[in-house]
Amino acid sequence: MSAEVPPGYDPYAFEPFAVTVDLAVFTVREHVLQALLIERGEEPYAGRWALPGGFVRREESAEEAARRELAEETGLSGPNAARLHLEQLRTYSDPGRDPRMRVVSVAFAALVPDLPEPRGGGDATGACWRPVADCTGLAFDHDRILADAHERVRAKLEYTCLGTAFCPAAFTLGELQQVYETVWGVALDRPNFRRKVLASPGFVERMPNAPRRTGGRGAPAALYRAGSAATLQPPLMRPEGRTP
Amino acid sequence: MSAEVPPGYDPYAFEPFAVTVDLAVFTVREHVLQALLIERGEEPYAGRWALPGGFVRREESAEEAARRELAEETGLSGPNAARLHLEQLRTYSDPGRDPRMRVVSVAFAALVPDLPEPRGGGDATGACWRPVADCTGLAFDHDRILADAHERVRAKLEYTCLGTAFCPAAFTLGELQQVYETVWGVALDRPNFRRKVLASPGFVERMPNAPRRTGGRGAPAALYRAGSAATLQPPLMRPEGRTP
DNA sequence: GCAAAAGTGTTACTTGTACACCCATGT
DNA sequence: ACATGGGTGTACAAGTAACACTTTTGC
Repeated sequence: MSAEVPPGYDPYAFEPFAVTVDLAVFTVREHVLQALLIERGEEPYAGRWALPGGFVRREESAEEAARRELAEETGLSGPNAARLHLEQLRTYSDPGRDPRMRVVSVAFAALVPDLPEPRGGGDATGACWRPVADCTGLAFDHDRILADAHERVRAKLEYTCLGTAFCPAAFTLGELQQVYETVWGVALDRPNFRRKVLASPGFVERMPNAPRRTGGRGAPAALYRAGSAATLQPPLMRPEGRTP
Repeated sequence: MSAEVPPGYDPYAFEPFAVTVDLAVFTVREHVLQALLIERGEEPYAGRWALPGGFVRREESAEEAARRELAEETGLSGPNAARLHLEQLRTYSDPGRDPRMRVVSVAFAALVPDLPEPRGGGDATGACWRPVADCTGLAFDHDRILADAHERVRAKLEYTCLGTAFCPAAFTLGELQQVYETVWGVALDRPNFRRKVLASPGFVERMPNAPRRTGGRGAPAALYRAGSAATLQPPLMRPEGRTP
Protein backbone atom coordinates (compact mmCIF):
# COMPACT_ATOMS: atom_id res chain seq x y z
CA MET A 1 0.00 0.00 0.00
CA SER A 2 3.01 2.28 0.30
CA ALA A 3 5.76 1.00 -2.02
CA GLU A 4 5.21 3.84 -4.44
CA VAL A 5 5.59 6.44 -1.71
CA PRO A 6 9.12 7.77 -1.30
CA PRO A 7 10.48 7.08 2.19
CA GLY A 8 10.07 9.95 4.57
CA TYR A 9 7.25 11.37 2.50
CA ASP A 10 3.88 11.54 4.17
CA PRO A 11 1.59 9.57 1.91
CA TYR A 12 -1.37 11.64 3.03
CA ALA A 13 0.20 14.89 1.92
CA PHE A 14 0.12 14.29 -1.80
CA GLU A 15 -2.25 13.79 -4.73
CA PRO A 16 -5.10 16.06 -3.71
CA PHE A 17 -8.34 15.49 -5.58
CA ALA A 18 -11.53 17.43 -5.65
CA VAL A 19 -14.56 15.23 -4.94
CA THR A 20 -17.99 16.07 -6.27
CA VAL A 21 -21.37 14.43 -6.57
CA ASP A 22 -23.43 14.31 -9.75
CA LEU A 23 -27.12 13.51 -9.70
CA ALA A 24 -29.21 11.77 -12.31
CA VAL A 25 -32.70 12.63 -11.09
CA PHE A 26 -35.54 10.85 -12.85
CA THR A 27 -39.25 11.33 -12.86
CA VAL A 28 -42.16 10.27 -15.01
CA ARG A 29 -44.05 13.27 -16.37
CA GLU A 30 -46.68 13.11 -19.04
CA HIS A 31 -45.96 9.48 -19.85
CA VAL A 32 -42.29 10.19 -20.52
CA LEU A 33 -39.21 9.46 -18.44
CA GLN A 34 -37.54 12.78 -17.75
CA ALA A 35 -34.29 13.86 -16.15
CA LEU A 36 -33.45 17.01 -14.24
CA LEU A 37 -30.90 19.26 -15.95
CA ILE A 38 -29.35 22.56 -14.99
CA GLU A 39 -27.82 25.18 -17.21
CA ARG A 40 -24.23 25.92 -16.35
CA GLY A 41 -23.41 29.54 -15.61
CA GLU A 42 -19.64 29.26 -15.52
CA GLU A 43 -16.78 27.93 -17.53
CA PRO A 44 -16.06 25.31 -18.50
CA TYR A 45 -19.13 24.41 -20.52
CA ALA A 46 -20.84 27.72 -19.70
CA GLY A 47 -24.34 27.76 -21.15
CA ARG A 48 -24.38 24.00 -21.61
CA TRP A 49 -26.78 21.64 -19.89
CA ALA A 50 -25.45 19.40 -17.16
CA LEU A 51 -26.54 17.14 -14.36
CA PRO A 52 -27.03 18.87 -11.02
CA GLY A 53 -24.29 18.35 -8.50
CA GLY A 54 -21.64 20.00 -6.41
CA PHE A 55 -18.68 19.62 -4.14
CA VAL A 56 -18.58 17.30 -1.17
CA ARG A 57 -17.90 19.29 1.96
CA ARG A 58 -15.37 18.37 4.54
CA GLU A 59 -17.80 17.23 7.19
CA GLU A 60 -20.24 15.25 5.06
CA SER A 61 -20.29 11.98 3.17
CA ALA A 62 -21.05 11.76 -0.53
CA GLU A 63 -24.55 10.53 0.32
CA GLU A 64 -25.19 13.55 2.50
CA ALA A 65 -23.84 15.85 -0.17
CA ALA A 66 -26.11 14.27 -2.75
CA ARG A 67 -29.15 14.69 -0.54
CA ARG A 68 -28.26 18.30 0.17
CA GLU A 69 -27.73 19.15 -3.48
CA LEU A 70 -30.96 17.46 -4.42
CA ALA A 71 -32.86 19.49 -1.85
CA GLU A 72 -31.27 22.69 -3.13
CA GLU A 73 -32.01 21.86 -6.74
CA THR A 74 -35.54 20.55 -6.46
CA GLY A 75 -36.81 22.12 -3.27
CA LEU A 76 -37.45 18.62 -2.04
CA SER A 77 -37.87 18.65 1.72
CA GLY A 78 -40.12 17.56 4.53
CA PRO A 79 -42.57 14.81 3.64
CA ASN A 80 -41.41 14.75 0.03
CA ALA A 81 -37.83 14.04 0.99
CA ALA A 82 -38.92 10.79 2.61
CA ARG A 83 -40.56 9.62 -0.62
CA LEU A 84 -37.31 9.91 -2.53
CA HIS A 85 -35.06 7.12 -3.59
CA LEU A 86 -31.37 7.99 -3.72
CA GLU A 87 -28.81 5.43 -4.67
CA GLN A 88 -25.14 5.50 -5.45
CA LEU A 89 -24.45 4.68 -9.08
CA ARG A 90 -20.69 4.59 -9.49
CA THR A 91 -17.68 6.87 -9.39
CA TYR A 92 -16.18 8.52 -12.45
CA SER A 93 -12.50 9.22 -12.14
CA ASP A 94 -10.96 9.49 -15.58
CA PRO A 95 -8.14 12.00 -15.53
CA GLY A 96 -9.16 14.79 -17.83
CA ARG A 97 -12.90 14.49 -17.27
CA ASP A 98 -12.64 18.05 -15.96
CA PRO A 99 -10.30 20.20 -18.04
CA ARG A 100 -9.09 22.23 -15.07
CA MET A 101 -7.92 19.67 -12.54
CA ARG A 102 -8.42 16.24 -11.10
CA VAL A 103 -12.07 15.88 -10.10
CA VAL A 104 -13.47 12.57 -8.98
CA SER A 105 -17.25 12.45 -9.07
CA VAL A 106 -19.51 10.09 -7.18
CA ALA A 107 -22.66 9.74 -9.26
CA PHE A 108 -26.09 9.05 -7.81
CA ALA A 109 -29.38 8.06 -9.33
CA ALA A 110 -32.51 9.53 -7.77
CA LEU A 111 -36.14 8.64 -8.40
CA VAL A 112 -38.82 11.15 -7.49
CA PRO A 113 -42.56 11.39 -8.08
CA ASP A 114 -43.92 13.97 -10.47
CA LEU A 115 -43.17 17.15 -8.55
CA PRO A 116 -45.39 20.22 -8.81
CA GLU A 117 -42.47 22.54 -9.55
CA PRO A 118 -39.37 21.79 -11.62
CA ARG A 119 -37.09 23.38 -9.03
CA GLY A 120 -37.20 24.95 -5.63
CA GLY A 121 -34.57 27.24 -4.22
CA GLY A 122 -31.77 26.08 -6.47
CA ASP A 123 -28.84 28.22 -7.32
CA ALA A 124 -28.35 27.15 -10.91
CA THR A 125 -29.15 29.69 -13.56
CA GLY A 126 -31.80 27.39 -14.95
CA ALA A 127 -33.21 24.00 -14.12
CA CYS A 128 -35.76 21.95 -16.02
CA TRP A 129 -37.09 18.49 -16.67
CA ARG A 130 -36.17 17.06 -20.04
CA PRO A 131 -37.07 13.72 -21.64
CA VAL A 132 -34.03 11.50 -21.29
CA ALA A 133 -34.06 10.77 -25.00
CA ASP A 134 -33.39 14.45 -25.63
CA CYS A 135 -30.60 14.77 -23.06
CA THR A 136 -27.57 14.78 -25.31
CA GLY A 137 -24.55 17.03 -25.53
CA LEU A 138 -24.30 17.48 -21.78
CA ALA A 139 -21.25 18.96 -20.11
CA PHE A 140 -18.29 16.89 -18.90
CA ASP A 141 -18.99 13.15 -19.08
CA HIS A 142 -22.60 13.60 -18.06
CA ASP A 143 -23.95 11.92 -21.19
CA ARG A 144 -22.26 8.77 -20.03
CA ILE A 145 -23.40 9.14 -16.43
CA LEU A 146 -26.98 9.66 -17.50
CA ALA A 147 -26.89 6.64 -19.79
CA ASP A 148 -25.48 4.47 -17.00
CA ALA A 149 -28.12 5.72 -14.60
CA HIS A 150 -30.88 5.12 -17.12
CA GLU A 151 -29.85 1.52 -17.63
CA ARG A 152 -29.54 1.00 -13.88
CA VAL A 153 -33.07 2.24 -13.31
CA ARG A 154 -34.43 0.04 -16.07
CA ALA A 155 -32.73 -3.00 -14.60
CA LYS A 156 -33.68 -2.26 -11.01
CA LEU A 157 -37.37 -2.07 -11.76
CA GLU A 158 -37.17 -5.76 -12.56
CA TYR A 159 -36.10 -7.08 -9.20
CA THR A 160 -36.87 -4.30 -6.72
CA CYS A 161 -39.94 -2.36 -5.67
CA LEU A 162 -38.50 0.91 -7.00
CA GLY A 163 -41.41 1.58 -9.32
CA THR A 164 -43.34 3.06 -6.42
CA ALA A 165 -40.66 5.73 -6.00
CA PHE A 166 -41.99 7.38 -9.15
CA CYS A 167 -45.52 7.50 -7.78
CA PRO A 168 -47.11 9.89 -5.30
CA ALA A 169 -47.91 8.73 -1.78
CA ALA A 170 -51.19 7.23 -2.99
CA PHE A 171 -51.47 5.75 -6.44
CA THR A 172 -53.53 3.33 -8.50
CA LEU A 173 -52.24 0.16 -10.05
CA GLY A 174 -52.85 1.70 -13.45
CA GLU A 175 -50.49 4.54 -12.60
CA LEU A 176 -47.87 2.11 -11.39
CA GLN A 177 -48.19 0.13 -14.57
CA GLN A 178 -47.69 3.29 -16.61
CA VAL A 179 -44.42 3.85 -14.78
CA TYR A 180 -43.16 0.47 -15.84
CA GLU A 181 -44.36 0.89 -19.39
CA THR A 182 -42.72 4.29 -19.61
CA VAL A 183 -39.36 3.25 -18.19
CA TRP A 184 -39.17 0.04 -20.17
CA GLY A 185 -40.82 1.35 -23.30
CA VAL A 186 -43.07 -1.67 -23.67
CA ALA A 187 -46.75 -2.44 -23.22
CA LEU A 188 -47.71 -4.76 -20.39
CA ASP A 189 -50.75 -6.93 -19.99
CA ARG A 190 -52.90 -5.29 -17.33
CA PRO A 191 -54.43 -8.37 -15.69
CA ASN A 192 -51.06 -10.07 -15.43
CA PHE A 193 -49.37 -6.94 -14.10
CA ARG A 194 -52.02 -6.62 -11.38
CA ARG A 195 -51.58 -10.19 -10.30
CA LYS A 196 -47.80 -10.03 -10.12
CA VAL A 197 -47.79 -6.83 -8.11
CA LEU A 198 -50.45 -7.99 -5.67
CA ALA A 199 -48.81 -11.40 -5.35
CA SER A 200 -45.48 -9.85 -4.25
CA PRO A 201 -45.69 -9.48 -0.48
CA GLY A 202 -44.80 -5.98 0.69
CA PHE A 203 -44.74 -4.40 -2.74
CA VAL A 204 -47.90 -2.34 -2.33
CA GLU A 205 -50.52 -2.03 0.40
CA ARG A 206 -54.09 -1.02 -0.04
CA MET A 207 -54.92 2.32 1.51
CA PRO A 208 -57.68 2.04 4.09
CA ASN A 209 -59.74 4.74 2.41
CA ALA A 210 -62.24 5.11 -0.35
CA PRO A 211 -61.33 4.70 -3.99
CA ARG A 212 -60.89 7.81 -6.03
CA ARG A 213 -62.49 8.96 -9.16
CA THR A 214 -60.05 10.86 -11.23
CA GLY A 215 -61.05 13.25 -13.95
CA GLY A 216 -60.38 10.42 -16.35
CA ARG A 217 -63.28 8.37 -17.58
CA GLY A 218 -63.41 4.85 -16.28
CA ALA A 219 -64.32 2.96 -13.16
CA PRO A 220 -62.90 4.30 -9.89
CA ALA A 221 -59.63 2.61 -8.99
CA ALA A 222 -58.45 1.45 -5.60
CA LEU A 223 -55.61 3.39 -4.03
CA TYR A 224 -52.38 1.83 -2.87
CA ARG A 225 -49.23 3.00 -1.17
CA ALA A 226 -45.68 1.66 -1.26
CA GLY A 227 -45.12 -1.39 0.90
CA SER A 228 -42.21 -2.22 3.14
CA ALA A 229 -40.42 -4.69 0.90
CA ALA A 230 -37.33 -3.61 -0.99
CA THR A 231 -36.71 -6.54 -3.30
CA LEU A 232 -39.14 -8.34 -5.51
CA GLN A 233 -39.57 -12.09 -5.36
CA PRO A 234 -40.27 -13.29 -7.98
CA PRO A 235 -38.89 -10.56 -10.26
CA LEU A 236 -41.11 -8.62 -12.61
CA MET A 237 -39.59 -9.44 -15.97
CA ARG A 238 -39.47 -6.92 -18.76
CA PRO A 239 -40.47 -8.45 -22.06
CA GLU A 240 -38.21 -7.91 -25.04
CA GLY A 241 -40.44 -7.43 -28.06
CA ARG A 242 -43.50 -5.26 -28.33
CA THR A 243 -43.62 -1.48 -28.29
CA PRO A 244 -46.57 0.30 -26.71
CA MET B 1 -23.39 24.26 -8.08
CA SER B 2 -21.61 27.27 -6.57
CA ALA B 3 -23.92 28.98 -4.09
CA GLU B 4 -21.92 27.71 -1.14
CA VAL B 5 -18.66 29.08 -2.52
CA PRO B 6 -17.76 32.55 -1.32
CA PRO B 7 -17.50 34.98 -4.22
CA GLY B 8 -14.00 35.46 -5.51
CA TYR B 9 -12.93 32.14 -4.07
CA ASP B 10 -11.81 29.56 -6.58
CA PRO B 11 -14.06 26.57 -5.97
CA TYR B 12 -11.35 24.27 -7.22
CA ALA B 13 -8.83 25.37 -4.62
CA PHE B 14 -10.52 23.99 -1.53
CA GLU B 15 -11.57 20.75 0.13
CA PRO B 16 -8.72 18.47 -0.91
CA PHE B 17 -9.43 14.77 -0.48
CA ALA B 18 -7.18 11.78 -0.77
CA VAL B 19 -8.61 9.15 -3.11
CA THR B 20 -7.78 5.49 -2.74
CA VAL B 21 -8.96 2.17 -4.11
CA ASP B 22 -9.80 -0.86 -1.99
CA LEU B 23 -10.05 -4.32 -3.48
CA ALA B 24 -12.22 -7.23 -2.42
CA VAL B 25 -10.55 -10.05 -4.32
CA PHE B 26 -12.39 -13.36 -4.26
CA THR B 27 -11.42 -16.85 -5.28
CA VAL B 28 -12.70 -20.36 -4.66
CA ARG B 29 -10.04 -22.53 -3.02
CA GLU B 30 -10.67 -25.95 -1.55
CA HIS B 31 -14.45 -25.60 -1.84
CA VAL B 32 -14.48 -22.38 0.16
CA LEU B 33 -14.93 -18.78 -0.94
CA GLN B 34 -11.82 -16.90 0.09
CA ALA B 35 -10.75 -13.26 0.07
CA LEU B 36 -7.30 -11.75 -0.27
CA LEU B 37 -6.08 -9.91 2.81
CA ILE B 38 -2.89 -8.04 3.59
CA GLU B 39 -1.33 -7.33 6.94
CA ARG B 40 -0.85 -3.64 7.57
CA GLY B 41 2.70 -2.55 8.42
CA GLU B 42 1.93 1.04 9.43
CA GLU B 43 -0.34 3.00 11.67
CA PRO B 44 -3.21 3.27 11.87
CA TYR B 45 -4.26 -0.32 12.34
CA ALA B 46 -0.66 -1.57 12.22
CA GLY B 47 -0.60 -5.35 12.39
CA ARG B 48 -4.27 -5.64 11.51
CA TRP B 49 -5.62 -7.34 8.42
CA ALA B 50 -7.06 -5.21 5.66
CA LEU B 51 -8.16 -5.30 2.07
CA PRO B 52 -5.42 -4.58 -0.45
CA GLY B 53 -5.50 -1.15 -1.98
CA GLY B 54 -3.64 2.09 -2.42
CA PHE B 55 -3.68 5.63 -3.64
CA VAL B 56 -4.94 6.68 -7.01
CA ARG B 57 -2.15 8.44 -8.89
CA ARG B 58 -2.56 11.69 -10.68
CA GLU B 59 -2.46 10.30 -14.18
CA GLU B 60 -4.68 7.24 -13.75
CA SER B 61 -8.34 6.48 -13.22
CA ALA B 62 -9.61 4.49 -10.26
CA GLU B 63 -10.03 1.47 -12.54
CA GLU B 64 -6.41 1.69 -13.64
CA ALA B 65 -5.27 2.07 -10.05
CA ALA B 66 -7.27 -0.99 -9.03
CA ARG B 67 -5.75 -3.07 -11.81
CA ARG B 68 -2.27 -1.91 -10.93
CA GLU B 69 -2.69 -2.66 -7.23
CA LEU B 70 -4.13 -6.05 -8.00
CA ALA B 71 -1.17 -6.91 -10.18
CA GLU B 72 1.24 -5.79 -7.46
CA GLU B 73 -0.58 -7.75 -4.79
CA THR B 74 -1.24 -11.00 -6.59
CA GLY B 75 1.39 -11.06 -9.30
CA LEU B 76 -1.44 -11.30 -11.77
CA SER B 77 -0.16 -10.39 -15.20
CA GLY B 78 -0.02 -11.51 -18.79
CA PRO B 79 -2.56 -14.17 -19.71
CA ASN B 80 -3.90 -14.37 -16.18
CA ALA B 81 -4.74 -10.68 -16.12
CA ALA B 82 -7.13 -11.20 -19.01
CA ARG B 83 -9.03 -13.87 -17.11
CA LEU B 84 -9.82 -11.50 -14.29
CA HIS B 85 -13.07 -9.80 -13.57
CA LEU B 86 -12.78 -6.38 -12.00
CA GLU B 87 -15.84 -4.34 -11.20
CA GLN B 88 -16.51 -1.16 -9.33
CA LEU B 89 -18.52 -1.78 -6.18
CA ARG B 90 -19.22 1.61 -4.69
CA THR B 91 -17.46 4.52 -3.03
CA TYR B 92 -17.07 4.90 0.71
CA SER B 93 -16.81 8.47 1.85
CA ASP B 94 -17.85 8.75 5.48
CA PRO B 95 -15.86 11.47 7.19
CA GLY B 96 -13.83 9.76 9.86
CA ARG B 97 -13.42 6.46 8.07
CA ASP B 98 -9.70 7.22 8.22
CA PRO B 99 -8.65 8.75 11.53
CA ARG B 100 -5.97 10.93 9.97
CA MET B 101 -7.74 12.82 7.22
CA ARG B 102 -10.42 12.83 4.61
CA VAL B 103 -9.97 9.74 2.47
CA VAL B 104 -12.54 8.73 -0.11
CA SER B 105 -12.17 5.16 -1.26
CA VAL B 106 -13.49 3.62 -4.45
CA ALA B 107 -14.05 -0.06 -3.74
CA PHE B 108 -13.79 -2.79 -6.34
CA ALA B 109 -14.75 -6.44 -6.38
CA ALA B 110 -12.44 -8.80 -8.26
CA LEU B 111 -12.99 -12.44 -9.15
CA VAL B 112 -9.98 -14.60 -9.96
CA PRO B 113 -9.43 -18.31 -10.53
CA ASP B 114 -7.56 -20.37 -7.97
CA LEU B 115 -4.06 -18.93 -8.36
CA PRO B 116 -0.97 -21.03 -7.79
CA GLU B 117 0.59 -18.52 -5.40
CA PRO B 118 -1.17 -16.37 -2.82
CA ARG B 119 0.84 -13.30 -3.79
CA GLY B 120 3.38 -12.20 -6.32
CA GLY B 121 5.61 -9.16 -5.97
CA GLY B 122 3.40 -7.33 -3.53
CA ASP B 123 4.78 -4.81 -1.12
CA ALA B 124 2.61 -5.59 1.86
CA THR B 125 4.28 -7.20 4.83
CA GLY B 126 2.01 -10.21 4.42
CA ALA B 127 -0.74 -11.35 2.11
CA CYS B 128 -2.90 -14.44 2.25
CA TRP B 129 -6.18 -15.97 1.23
CA ARG B 130 -8.70 -16.31 4.02
CA PRO B 131 -12.21 -17.78 4.02
CA VAL B 132 -14.61 -14.85 3.90
CA ALA B 133 -16.46 -16.17 6.94
CA ASP B 134 -13.25 -15.68 8.95
CA CYS B 135 -12.56 -12.17 7.66
CA THR B 136 -13.67 -10.09 10.62
CA GLY B 137 -12.05 -7.29 12.54
CA LEU B 138 -10.48 -5.76 9.46
CA ALA B 139 -8.97 -2.29 9.45
CA PHE B 140 -10.95 0.86 8.62
CA ASP B 141 -14.43 0.07 7.28
CA HIS B 142 -13.18 -2.96 5.38
CA ASP B 143 -15.57 -5.33 7.15
CA ARG B 144 -18.39 -3.42 5.58
CA ILE B 145 -16.76 -3.24 2.16
CA LEU B 146 -16.11 -6.96 2.14
CA ALA B 147 -19.68 -7.72 3.18
CA ASP B 148 -21.05 -5.49 0.43
CA ALA B 149 -18.76 -7.11 -2.12
CA HIS B 150 -19.74 -10.59 -0.96
CA GLU B 151 -23.42 -9.85 -1.41
CA ARG B 152 -22.78 -8.29 -4.80
CA VAL B 153 -20.97 -11.40 -6.00
CA ARG B 154 -23.72 -13.67 -4.71
CA ALA B 155 -26.35 -11.65 -6.52
CA LYS B 156 -24.41 -11.28 -9.75
CA LEU B 157 -23.98 -15.02 -10.18
CA GLU B 158 -27.72 -15.19 -10.65
CA TYR B 159 -28.08 -13.06 -13.71
CA THR B 160 -24.59 -12.86 -15.22
CA CYS B 161 -22.01 -15.35 -16.47
CA LEU B 162 -19.55 -14.37 -13.75
CA GLY B 163 -19.23 -17.88 -12.38
CA THR B 164 -16.68 -18.66 -15.06
CA ALA B 165 -14.39 -15.94 -13.70
CA PHE B 166 -13.64 -18.23 -10.76
CA CYS B 167 -12.63 -21.06 -13.06
CA PRO B 168 -9.38 -21.66 -14.96
CA ALA B 169 -9.28 -21.22 -18.72
CA ALA B 170 -10.63 -24.76 -19.20
CA PHE B 171 -13.06 -26.25 -16.73
CA THR B 172 -15.70 -28.93 -16.37
CA LEU B 173 -19.34 -28.33 -15.64
CA GLY B 174 -18.85 -30.03 -12.31
CA GLU B 175 -16.22 -27.46 -11.36
CA LEU B 176 -18.50 -24.64 -12.43
CA GLN B 177 -21.30 -26.09 -10.35
CA GLN B 178 -19.02 -26.24 -7.33
CA VAL B 179 -18.37 -22.53 -7.74
CA TYR B 180 -22.06 -21.78 -7.53
CA GLU B 181 -22.59 -24.14 -4.63
CA THR B 182 -19.69 -22.59 -2.76
CA VAL B 183 -20.67 -18.98 -3.31
CA TRP B 184 -24.34 -19.57 -2.56
CA GLY B 185 -23.83 -22.16 0.14
CA VAL B 186 -26.47 -24.47 -1.28
CA ALA B 187 -26.56 -27.79 -3.10
CA LEU B 188 -27.75 -27.78 -6.69
CA ASP B 189 -29.26 -30.56 -8.74
CA ARG B 190 -26.62 -31.59 -11.25
CA PRO B 191 -28.81 -32.54 -14.21
CA ASN B 192 -30.80 -29.34 -13.94
CA PHE B 193 -27.68 -27.22 -13.53
CA ARG B 194 -26.17 -28.74 -16.68
CA ARG B 195 -29.25 -28.05 -18.69
CA LYS B 196 -29.56 -24.45 -17.62
CA VAL B 197 -25.93 -23.68 -18.31
CA LEU B 198 -25.90 -25.36 -21.70
CA ALA B 199 -29.23 -23.79 -22.63
CA SER B 200 -27.91 -20.26 -22.02
CA PRO B 201 -26.35 -19.13 -25.28
CA GLY B 202 -22.82 -17.80 -24.88
CA PHE B 203 -22.41 -18.88 -21.27
CA VAL B 204 -19.90 -21.67 -21.95
CA GLU B 205 -18.40 -23.17 -25.10
CA ARG B 206 -17.10 -26.65 -25.52
CA MET B 207 -13.35 -26.83 -26.03
CA PRO B 208 -12.46 -28.52 -29.29
CA ASN B 209 -10.16 -30.98 -27.52
CA ALA B 210 -10.29 -34.28 -25.73
CA PRO B 211 -11.95 -34.68 -22.33
CA ARG B 212 -9.68 -34.93 -19.34
CA ARG B 213 -9.38 -37.42 -16.59
CA THR B 214 -8.56 -35.76 -13.34
CA GLY B 215 -7.09 -37.57 -10.38
CA GLY B 216 -10.63 -37.85 -9.05
CA ARG B 217 -12.48 -41.07 -9.61
CA GLY B 218 -15.34 -40.79 -12.00
CA ALA B 219 -16.04 -40.64 -15.68
CA PRO B 220 -13.95 -38.20 -17.73
CA ALA B 221 -15.69 -34.85 -18.11
CA ALA B 222 -15.90 -32.60 -21.14
CA LEU B 223 -13.96 -29.36 -20.97
CA TYR B 224 -15.53 -25.97 -21.49
CA ARG B 225 -14.33 -22.39 -21.62
CA ALA B 226 -16.10 -19.13 -20.85
CA GLY B 227 -18.37 -17.93 -23.62
CA SER B 228 -18.87 -14.45 -24.97
CA ALA B 229 -22.13 -13.59 -23.24
CA ALA B 230 -22.11 -11.31 -20.21
CA THR B 231 -25.66 -11.60 -18.96
CA LEU B 232 -27.71 -14.69 -18.39
CA GLN B 233 -31.14 -15.13 -19.93
CA PRO B 234 -32.99 -16.72 -18.21
CA PRO B 235 -31.29 -16.16 -14.85
CA LEU B 236 -29.89 -19.00 -12.79
CA MET B 237 -31.89 -18.74 -9.60
CA ARG B 238 -30.42 -19.53 -6.24
CA PRO B 239 -32.71 -21.63 -4.11
CA GLU B 240 -33.42 -20.52 -0.57
CA GLY B 241 -33.54 -23.63 1.56
CA ARG B 242 -31.19 -26.58 1.61
CA THR B 243 -27.57 -26.58 2.76
CA PRO B 244 -25.04 -28.81 1.05
C1' DG C 1 -17.31 -55.04 -6.92
C1' DC C 2 -18.08 -50.58 -5.28
C1' DA C 3 -17.99 -45.65 -4.83
C1' DA C 4 -17.86 -41.42 -7.25
C1' DA C 5 -18.57 -38.48 -10.93
C1' DA C 6 -20.44 -37.56 -15.85
C1' DG C 7 -24.18 -37.55 -18.67
C1' DT C 8 -29.34 -38.51 -20.40
C1' DG C 9 -34.26 -39.02 -19.80
C1' DT C 10 -38.90 -38.62 -17.79
C1' DT C 11 -42.60 -36.96 -15.07
C1' DA C 12 -45.40 -33.87 -12.01
C1' DC C 13 -45.92 -29.53 -10.93
C1' DT C 14 -45.67 -24.48 -10.91
C1' DT C 15 -45.52 -20.35 -13.39
C1' DG C 16 -46.29 -17.13 -17.15
C1' DT C 17 -49.00 -15.57 -21.08
C1' DA C 18 -52.64 -14.37 -23.84
C1' DC C 19 -56.90 -13.81 -24.01
C1' DA C 20 -62.24 -13.26 -23.05
C1' DC C 21 -65.36 -11.14 -20.11
C1' DC C 22 -67.99 -7.98 -16.88
C1' DC C 23 -68.36 -3.53 -14.21
C1' DA C 24 -68.30 1.44 -13.36
C1' DT C 25 -67.82 6.07 -14.96
C1' DG C 26 -67.73 10.46 -17.93
C1' DT C 27 -69.11 12.54 -22.24
C1' DA D 1 -74.74 4.65 -26.38
C1' DC D 2 -70.09 4.16 -26.21
C1' DA D 3 -65.37 4.78 -25.23
C1' DT D 4 -62.23 4.23 -21.43
C1' DG D 5 -60.16 2.31 -17.60
C1' DG D 6 -60.75 -1.05 -13.36
C1' DG D 7 -61.10 -5.69 -12.06
C1' DT D 8 -61.76 -11.15 -12.44
C1' DG D 9 -61.46 -15.69 -14.63
C1' DT D 10 -59.45 -19.21 -17.48
C1' DA D 11 -57.04 -22.28 -20.98
C1' DC D 12 -52.81 -23.19 -22.81
C1' DA D 13 -47.76 -23.04 -23.18
C1' DA D 14 -43.40 -22.90 -21.03
C1' DG D 15 -40.31 -23.51 -17.48
C1' DT D 16 -38.78 -25.78 -13.12
C1' DA D 17 -37.86 -29.35 -9.77
C1' DA D 18 -37.29 -33.91 -8.43
C1' DC D 19 -35.83 -38.28 -9.35
C1' DA D 20 -34.55 -42.65 -11.93
C1' DC D 21 -31.18 -44.51 -14.84
C1' DT D 22 -26.75 -45.62 -17.58
C1' DT D 23 -21.79 -45.06 -18.27
C1' DT D 24 -16.99 -44.63 -17.08
C1' DT D 25 -13.29 -44.22 -14.18
C1' DG D 26 -10.13 -45.19 -9.63
C1' DC D 27 -9.42 -48.12 -5.74
